[in-house]
Amino acid sequence: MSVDKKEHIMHVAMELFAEKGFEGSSIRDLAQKADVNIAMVNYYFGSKEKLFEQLLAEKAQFMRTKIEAVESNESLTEIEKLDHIIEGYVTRFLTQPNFHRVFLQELLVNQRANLHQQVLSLFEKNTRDVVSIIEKGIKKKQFKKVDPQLTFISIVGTINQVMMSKDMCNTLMHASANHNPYQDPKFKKRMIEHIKQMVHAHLIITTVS
Amino acid sequence: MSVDKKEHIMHVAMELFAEKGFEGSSIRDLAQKADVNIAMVNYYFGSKEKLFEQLLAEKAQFMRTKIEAVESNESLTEIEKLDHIIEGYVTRFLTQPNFHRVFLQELLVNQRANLHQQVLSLFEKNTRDVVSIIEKGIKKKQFKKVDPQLTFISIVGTINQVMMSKDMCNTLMHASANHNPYQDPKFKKRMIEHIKQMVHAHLIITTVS
DNA sequence: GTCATAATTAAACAATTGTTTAATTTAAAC
DNA sequence: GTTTAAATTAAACAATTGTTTAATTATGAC
Repeated sequence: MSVDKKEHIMHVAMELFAEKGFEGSSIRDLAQKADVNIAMVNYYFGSKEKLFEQLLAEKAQFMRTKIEAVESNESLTEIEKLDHIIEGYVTRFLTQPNFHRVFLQELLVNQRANLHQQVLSLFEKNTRDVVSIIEKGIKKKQFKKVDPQLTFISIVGTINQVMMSKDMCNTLMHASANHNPYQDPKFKKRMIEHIKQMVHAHLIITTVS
Repeated sequence: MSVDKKEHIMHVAMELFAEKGFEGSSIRDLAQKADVNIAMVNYYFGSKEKLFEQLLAEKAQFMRTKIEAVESNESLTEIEKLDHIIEGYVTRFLTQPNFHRVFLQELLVNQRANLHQQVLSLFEKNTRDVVSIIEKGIKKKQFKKVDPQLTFISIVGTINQVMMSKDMCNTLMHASANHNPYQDPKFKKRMIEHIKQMVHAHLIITTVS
């Protein structure tokens, strides 16, 4: 029963932090929304900040696994790898929108130095992996001589931009305000197709016959 | 002297908010950093939130002017318009990094409903303008049948991604930690060239001879 | 120089913050 | 049923928050 309650608090906290930010959310808000006593957060997690750290740490590793699996798969071509990564990214981001909003907040705000650094290093790992794939493609003369780092920035930047605001996505989709774009398979498909199409055009050398 | 002091407070506030966020910055922090009395903020601006509103409102309109000028210039082709907009965006963002970080925070955090809406509507205006240019290009059969909305998202998403963290940019540039990438003309050039190249490849129809 | 207004200050204010305490309830073990 | 530890609670805690006040200083007009 206790582990359930702990995870319930973490779940509600993620929702609250994603909407109001860490500093913008009080423990009393959280306790009320989760329907638990104010003291339970400190009882289970020690402090508000430790709850936050645990929240990020638990979900962060989750994002790394996929990209590593794709990277090490030798049977794929470079562009196939990128396609897999794009699909994996969009899928993960859309299934964990709250986590990613919190992640972006921590990237954007330099308040808790250690967490900010953690977020940065996770981002850098992903950058290195994707960049090395693109560089390999360039070396094999399959890709144009693009800017590998900024190409990665464009891929995640596109996704992050839509993660920033649900309302923004709905305007984009011409959907009503109460619609949840992150759970809409059409939106997901649209995202993947756009990014793939753009990255392909950006990277692949068009052989003139 | 008073208008100087007022602007001095606003300038320091922008720096502080950009780094620590609005909720993460206290008036006492601000007063100390700006070397003014704690009461001066409320004396000049009425409240912490009104200071924030004024801060955003003053800079927000500034971003709109350029894009409107480009839009209305009939002598430019669609791709030339986009190139101008890309250059204008990158230039503005890099010269006002603190404002844009604050802007992104407000887009990301839904705490002050009115400001969040303001930021959204400004974003939507820019979206519409750029989208209409892309659609015109498609109609003229100069552009591929891309996703106009997501193409805009990719342009601003790329820029916003690098605005998120100075440290991230320095890793990207292989620069030292104390380097300021936003004032580095090489970084600006690199950004503009990458986005232009990507958008061109994404949009322009390659005529096979 | 006098006066009136603006600017500035230190102190106090009330509210909210994260956290802790001490008491009580619940649960499981024996 | 008793006991022991875990879970839960309401209340209090100290610190910090944004804001206001009341007094003082500076400034400019006449």
